[in-house]
This record gives sequence, structure tokens and C-alpha cells, in this order.
Amino acid sequence: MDLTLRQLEVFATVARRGSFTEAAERLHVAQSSLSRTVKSMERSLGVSLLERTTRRVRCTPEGEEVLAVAERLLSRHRAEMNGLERYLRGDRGTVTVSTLPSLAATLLPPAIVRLREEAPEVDVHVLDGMAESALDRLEAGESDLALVAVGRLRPGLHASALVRDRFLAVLPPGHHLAERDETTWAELAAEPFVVTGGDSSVRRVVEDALRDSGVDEPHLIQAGNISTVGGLIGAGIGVSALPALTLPLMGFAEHARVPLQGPVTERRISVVVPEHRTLGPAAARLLRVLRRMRALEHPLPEGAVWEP
Amino acid sequence: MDLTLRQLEVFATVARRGSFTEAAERLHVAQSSLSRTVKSMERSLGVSLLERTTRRVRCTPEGEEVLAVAERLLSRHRAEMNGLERYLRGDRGTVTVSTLPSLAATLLPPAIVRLREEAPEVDVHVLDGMAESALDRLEAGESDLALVAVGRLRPGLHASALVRDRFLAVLPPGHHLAERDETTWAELAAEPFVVTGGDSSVRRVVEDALRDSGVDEPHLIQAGNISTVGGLIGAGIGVSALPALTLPLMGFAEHARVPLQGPVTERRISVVVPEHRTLGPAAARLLRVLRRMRALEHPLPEGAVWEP
DNA sequence: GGTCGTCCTTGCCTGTCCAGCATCGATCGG
DNA sequence: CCGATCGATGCTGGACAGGCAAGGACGACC
Repeated sequence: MDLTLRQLEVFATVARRGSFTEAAERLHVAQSSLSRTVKSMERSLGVSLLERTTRRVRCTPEGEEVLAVAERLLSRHRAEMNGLERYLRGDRGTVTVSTLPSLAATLLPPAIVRLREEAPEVDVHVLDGMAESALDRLEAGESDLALVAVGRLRPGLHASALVRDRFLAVLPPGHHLAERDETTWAELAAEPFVVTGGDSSVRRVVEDALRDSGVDEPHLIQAGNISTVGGLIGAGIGVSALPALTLPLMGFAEHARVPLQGPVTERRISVVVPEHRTLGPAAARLLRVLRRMRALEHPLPEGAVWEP
Repeated sequence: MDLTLRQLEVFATVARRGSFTEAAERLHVAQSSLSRTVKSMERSLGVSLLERTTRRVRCTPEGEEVLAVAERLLSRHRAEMNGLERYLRGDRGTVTVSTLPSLAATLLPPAIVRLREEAPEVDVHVLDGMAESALDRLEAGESDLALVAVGRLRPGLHASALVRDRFLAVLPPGHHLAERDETTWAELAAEPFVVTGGDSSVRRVVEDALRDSGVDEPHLIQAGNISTVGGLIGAGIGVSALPALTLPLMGFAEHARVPLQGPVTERRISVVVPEHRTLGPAAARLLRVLRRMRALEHPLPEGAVWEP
């Protein structure tokens, strides 16, 4: 004795309008069809729902109850369908991005701003962690997208190149290299060199570059994060080399930036998605926003450029 | 792009079980049917909802959302249908009875107790008012049933006789008529006579009986309600004649009761329903309870008997 | 009070959609 | 590499919604 949505809709329309004929116009079907539908409901419930006179149609007490049920169920159904449609359009939902701390602070925020402008009901979750863990989280299904500096790709993941992020030499104000138009890893390696924490993605790149620079044993000073690097350099304790997108994080500290020549001069920032997992609408939308920013060449800090 | 309940049910079953085959067993339909149904949903939504491998079926992100929607809508639908069924069985709902104060206090309560025993979720509203207003309220649609002492019936109403309620003489303790086996209206009319308020149903009957008793000018003392009558009689101020069903209301006051002979010796209590209005299930249920009490001859105060 | 008109009902028909059956194709396990 | 299992698909039958047209009842209006 389950009533279908169609039955409920027909009944609600007839009962509210108080007329089969009017309801038929409203629903764009023949009046006889409605008559049958209501009759079938009455048969399946075993009670009369409407008192029919030629002049008007009125609810029996049972009809009132069915009408109330119908209106609750129909409005609920409409609301859910509406919500689902918004979800499918990417206007509603959740997208989780795993990324590096530096990108979480610099590249991602403008994308999130644009996403919120066009889809205010989309919730964005940002998981900012170290190096590999962004991809680990992606593979574990904890995030929908990863925004990382990808070296070589793991199988099963698909990367889409987004930004070329050049390394710049970072020097204390007044440092002798600061007057130059450019410098090299070898020259930097001869100075006390500030490096970031051991599991940072930048760290490995820097170590490789210093090793290849020919300097036997660079003097390394280790800092946990970019802000600390900024503080140390501002205090004149050493020099460093960092990608352009990390530099806004040390904007508070006085320092000089000089272009850097050498074997490794940039890192490549990519959006990574699992190869065979389909993206949710909200995630797809954030991806579109990022690609649109690339296409429209949204301003980036000096030294970083969008991939063509 | 509205999804039907059938589609939602099929999808929810397949998605939860992770298998078309299992879902088909569960729903007692062929597997091929489910395959088609899900495909039609995917077509109408324009997205893939399930990732199929021969080994298992998993939801896409969109599928997860649809599953959540489906479970909400289906459980809501089941709950409403269940509630509706209970309503139609008379296990849930509201019944409003309009009646006289005396009956609201004596005849109705045991019926309500029985109704609540078998249908605890039915709410009973009692409108206790004076004389005509019980029927007025019935006709105005304010109540479903009226329980009244009906003289002659108004057109459009249907009465079902329930109880014969004899008038008893009510006397102060030690009154000289109290020793008799029975008395008459004429004998009572010779004493100071306590009558109830002017719009009470009992009042008109009593006035008629006293007028017919032959006593020229009875000495009347007026009281607003039965309790007051009790107090006056207990104090020895006068005598009265009241239907048996009203007497529990003056149980607190000492008095004697003597059977009464005469032209009017009883009133008839009826349940009245509108002739062409259909009774709601809860109201029908209360009516059945009252009739069952009549059939089983539920104990009544001395002097009141169920109609055959 | 009679007649007309309106509105619901019902019989008949058609098209569409759902369900069953059989089969195909793909994939995973042995 | 082969077999088994599971989902997809072509085909067919049946149920039900919807349209059309005629029937019947009640209210309204004259």
C-alpha cells in the first residue's frame, strides 16, 4: 500500500485546487487520468479521500491526512532534487585539497576566493602537510586534488602542470652578492646556507643543487619553515635559495632577491588527480578555476609563471 | 530530471550491497532490470553514479551524494507511509468530542481510558459546553462526535442511542421522603426544589416535569452546576431530581436517592454524528469503543442502563 | 420546479516503461 | 590460459498512464 510520488502529486493538486478539472490543466494531463489515479489511491488505501459533488471536491478527514503527508513528502523531494542538481553542477558540496604549506598560503588562496565567488556553497578543505603526504592523502582518498611540486609521477596519478616556480637567491640586505644581476649555486654554497626542514620538498632539490655545485662541504643552517628562514636571513646569518612562490611567506623580513643560474632553477607545480577516480563536481570546479587562472594568467609573484 | 522513488530504491540497494546481483535478489526482480534502471538514472542526471567492475560495484562521488539523498527520501517516505497506515487504522490521530459537562465527567472518561489502552497515540479533545452548543460545535465541524441528551434530532444529524439515564430524586439526609421506596414529581415539587442553570439540558426537562406535576408554583432555588446542587441538598436547603449519570459529581455531599415515578423519568444519551460527513479513523474508533461498552454492558452508576 | 450546464466517471484504445529471459562480453582467480 | 562470475543488452510480454469520447449526477439559473 505504498503511494507513488505521482499519486501524491496528483492528489495534492486536486485536493488543493478542489477540482479535478483545474488540477488537470495545472498538470497538463487529461482530467480522466487524475480521476483514475485518485480512485486507485482510494482503492489501495481502502478509504475514500475526496467527497465529490459536481460543484466542488472536498477532502474527507482521511484525505486531509493524506494531503498533509503528500505536501511534506513532495516538498522534501523537491528540495532534495534541487540540492542534488546544485551538487551536480558543482554549486554545492565539498572539495578537499592536499598541498604543501607554501602553496596553501600563496597559490591556493586566490583560487579559493574565485571559487567562492562563483559557488558560495562549496566548502573547501585544505590539508597542508609535508612533501609526500599530499600525494599519500590523495591516494588514500582523503583529498580530491593535490597541489604539489611533482618530481616524477607515481603510477595511477595524473598531473597537470600549472606553474613554473623559479628559485631565487635570498640574501641579507647589504650582502655582497645582493648587488649582482644574478648569481650561482656555487657562489651561494660558499656562504653559510639556510635550508628548510628535512621533509620539505624544497630541501631535496636544494641539497642536490648544492652537491652539484662543486663546493665540498657547504655550511648548512637548518630552519623548520620558511618564516624562520626569513628571520635568519634578515638577521644576516646566511643566504638561501627558495622558489618564488614561497617568498611571500618571508615578506616580513628584510632581504634581497637575486636571479639564480645553475642546473636547477625551478620547480614545477602541478595539480594531481588519481588517474581512474572520477572527480566530484566541486573538485572538478576547483580544477576548472585553477586552469582558468592559468589561461587568464592571473598575477603571480615575480619569478613564478603559469605553464603555457 | 526528477528521480522516481523506484529509481532511488533500486540505486540505494545496489549501492549499499555493492552488487547488482545481490540487489536483484533482495528486491525480487531480475538483475537486468536494475542495470537498466541505474543506467536510466545516469542518463537523466548526465553523470556516472557507479564504477562497475566484474568484481564489485562502487559509488562515484556523485553516486555517494545520490545515495545519501536516496536514503533520506526513502526513509522519510517509509516513515510517512507507516504513519499514514497507523492513522488509517485509527491507531494515531485526533478525535474531538463535544459533550455536556456531566457526561464529560462520567460517561466519557471510561471510554477514553479504553481508547488509550488500545490506541495510545490517539489524542482525544473534549469540548464540554452547555446544552445546544455541543451540537452546534458538531455542525460547525469543531468536533467529530457529540455526546448529548438528545430530544428530537435536527436534520442532517444522525443519533445512535447509547444510555437510558433515569432521573432520581435527590434528598437531604434524613428528609421525610428519603425513607420511601419511591416518590413522584408532585411530591418533590411541594418541597423547595434546587434546579440547575438555565441553559443546562436537564433544566428544561425538569421544568416541564414540574409544570406537569400539578403543583401551582414550586419554590425554585437555582444553582449553576451539579456540585452546587449537591452542596445545597447536603445542607438540607431543598430537594432535587437529577439523572443518575450526574450524581457522581455530587458524591462528595451527603444525600439520599429515591427512585422517581412520573411522566418524565429518564433522558436518552446518544452519540451524534453528522449524517453525510465521513468519520475520521480516530473518531470511528472512539465510536466503536462506545458501542463496545454498550454491547459488553460496562458498569454504569445505579439508575443508568445501556440501550439494548 | 424544470432544464441546462458543468464536472466527475467510465469504457476503450494506445504508447511507454518496467520486468523477465536468454545471451554476450569483460574481468578476476586459479 | 581457461573457467566462473557479474554486469550489459536485445527481445518480448504485460501493466499502467494518458487521451478521447460518451455517460451520469448534481447544482444553478431561469
